[in-house]
Amino acid sequence: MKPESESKRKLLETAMEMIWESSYGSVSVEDICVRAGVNKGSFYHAFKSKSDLAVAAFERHWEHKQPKLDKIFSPLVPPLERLDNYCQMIIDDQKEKYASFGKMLGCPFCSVGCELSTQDEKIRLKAEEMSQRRLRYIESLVRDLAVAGYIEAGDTMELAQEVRTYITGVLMQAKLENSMRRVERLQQGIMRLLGLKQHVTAAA
Amino acid sequence: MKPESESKRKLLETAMEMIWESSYGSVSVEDICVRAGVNKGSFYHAFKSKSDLAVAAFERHWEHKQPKLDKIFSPLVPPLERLDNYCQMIIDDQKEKYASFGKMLGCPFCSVGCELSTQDEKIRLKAEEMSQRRLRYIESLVRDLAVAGYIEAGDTMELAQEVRTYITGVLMQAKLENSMRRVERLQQGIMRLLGLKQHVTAAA
DNA sequence: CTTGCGCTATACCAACCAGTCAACTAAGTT
DNA sequence: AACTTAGTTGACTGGTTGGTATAGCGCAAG
Repeated sequence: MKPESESKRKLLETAMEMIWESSYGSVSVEDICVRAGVNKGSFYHAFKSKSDLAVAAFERHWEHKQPKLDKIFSPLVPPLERLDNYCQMIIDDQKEKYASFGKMLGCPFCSVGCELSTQDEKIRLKAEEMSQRRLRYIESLVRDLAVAGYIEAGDTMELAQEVRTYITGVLMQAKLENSMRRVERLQQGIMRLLGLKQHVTAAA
Repeated sequence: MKPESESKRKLLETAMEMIWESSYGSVSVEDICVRAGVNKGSFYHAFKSKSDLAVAAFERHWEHKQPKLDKIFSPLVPPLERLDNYCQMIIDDQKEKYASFGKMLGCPFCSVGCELSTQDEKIRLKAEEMSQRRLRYIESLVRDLAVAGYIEAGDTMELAQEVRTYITGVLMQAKLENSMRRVERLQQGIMRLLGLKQHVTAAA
């Protein structure tokens, strides 16, 4: 396997960051190249088009996140704790972005997906795929919560989708309000949706 | 009061439609003018900037929707019925757009707000305002549901925000998946969030 | 040494962009 | 008739866009 070139790596990272911070439409290929310290020629050697870069950047960003998710949703962790940790991860991520950019950025897949879903089918599909992957984790969590008797064992698949939808809404709303408030109450909302009584988490 | 010029009216309608169908960034002032049958000069006579037009179009769109909302959320209507009718309105609206554009468009305020919230503060504020207005209706509904004993009378304001957030998420997810599925289960999710038992609505 | 190849560098393109401008029309108002 | 105001027109500007063309680079295999 050839080790992906440094330029390509830098372009992927820079692109994700810039598009996340503003939007796909308002960031030009030129902008990305300048910030990444790469020439335009190299850009079009590495990627067919701007749209292609976005898709690749999505994948890259996911690959970066996956290990953390695998750890949080490990079957070894009790399901209530998984929920705690997952919500905390989202809070931490958003806080970090808020600290470094001075504004709420929300979920990059949803933001960009929403911006382009009606115009660029490849990007829409990739965003949908990312959303699906997140759903898999939530499904396993909800299923285990049901098995452990914390929630009613109705249609757990449907319930998981509702939880994902709610999370999407929270991140969206947070971006719109440019405030952490909604994100901070994420867990509370999820628990209400799940029909879980508010519980006090033992100190870690 | 001077009766707003025909050009201005046409521009507002056309802009809303085009931006909703694709996105703010991918629709040019020229595009809007051509489709509206208005000259560029007239555009800049009527609006200071593209961003200004977007804000005005938001307001216009709201004004168009408000009478329907007032009717649905009328205190004369029993609260459970209000919820039914509101969900049905959302379904109908989305279905209509899907029929005429061949794709799911979601909520225009949220979509555009999300696209531009990190770049154009005036647009973000307007989108937030629209979201707030929707919240007012939901608050009154949730309050009345609590008074009528359908739900626990905890923090109804917080609960209303969660419902709004969930709706935002549903419309977002529907756009991303380009499917009506999530929208069709909107009511079910809201009821779960509210802690309401699934109820059978009497035929209208 | 030299051939080939992945990558870089830069000049270039036609299309497009938001916004400007000065000249113009039409309809009051005094 | 003289003046004001509201709206219209379309050419124009200066800059940007995504994408291309092509020449050159360094390096590894033959």
